[in-house]
Amino acid sequence: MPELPEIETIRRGIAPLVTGSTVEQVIVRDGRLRQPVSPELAQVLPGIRIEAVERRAKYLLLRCTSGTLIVHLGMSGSLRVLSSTIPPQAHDHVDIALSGNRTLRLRDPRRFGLLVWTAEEPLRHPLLAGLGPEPFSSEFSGDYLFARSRRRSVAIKSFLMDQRIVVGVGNIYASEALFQAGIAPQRRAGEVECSRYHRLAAAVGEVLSKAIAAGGTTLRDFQNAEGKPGYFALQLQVYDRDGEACPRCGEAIQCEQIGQRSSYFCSHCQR
DNA sequence: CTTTACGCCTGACGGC
DNA sequence: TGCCGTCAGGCGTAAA
Repeated sequence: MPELPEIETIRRGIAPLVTGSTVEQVIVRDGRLRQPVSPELAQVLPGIRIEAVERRAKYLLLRCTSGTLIVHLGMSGSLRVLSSTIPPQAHDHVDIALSGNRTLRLRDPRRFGLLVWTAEEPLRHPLLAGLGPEPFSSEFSGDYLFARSRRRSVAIKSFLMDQRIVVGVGNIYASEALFQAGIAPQRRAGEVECSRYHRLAAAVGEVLSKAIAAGGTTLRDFQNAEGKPGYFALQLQVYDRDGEACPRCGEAIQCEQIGQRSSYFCSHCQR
């Protein structure tokens, strides 16, 4: 489900509620996620204090006194902070009970997410070590994209969604950024000129910023830390708008599979 | 090395 | 009313 704006929305929602809290108990109802949840979590976490909630790519990092809890929400995961008395529902796989009668609850129907404890520096963890730059970092730019894309024959949309190139851009925001930049998603990455990569880098930043400001995109089931939806779906220009009029030129928006993912674009405005 | 296809898993939806 | 195929905000792996 979640791309960078949704993860950042969750981070901002839970950070003030859990920072400084102490873990009292961990309940793993179903540890069968993308990687099995280690049973040692229930032994290690109680008594530990959550110092900060950070985000790297689409991962949340709960930095604690003696290590870090790495959380990924896959396609369908959500994290909420609830009163400890609220009973769990279907797919509420893990509860982290905190001081102050609050519970951090992980729900993930499809179980593509993961929850990993590491005592080492999480940014060097194998899950995170190979990730590309953050889209809001100074390392990310049109020049950077241009350089990385030379001799690459992949579709530019797949290139943009490659987390080793730049992190945080998933299927929704890739379509949106390419529309805003006026680039056809099936164009080979290595054949796109430098000036167009400058437009693309700017579009990525703008689309992600606006989506964060709107609290993320809720198409089906995204919910923030309070269980509420995000409102960026109202501002989506092309995603999930197959057959609707392009907001720029009025021609019908098209949908094609690119790299096994549905890709929305205007073939008149995007070249 | 790069590129592509598929599987992981559950639920919702549309067609018959 | 089922039942069956398809699809869904991600990612790791295998094969070519």
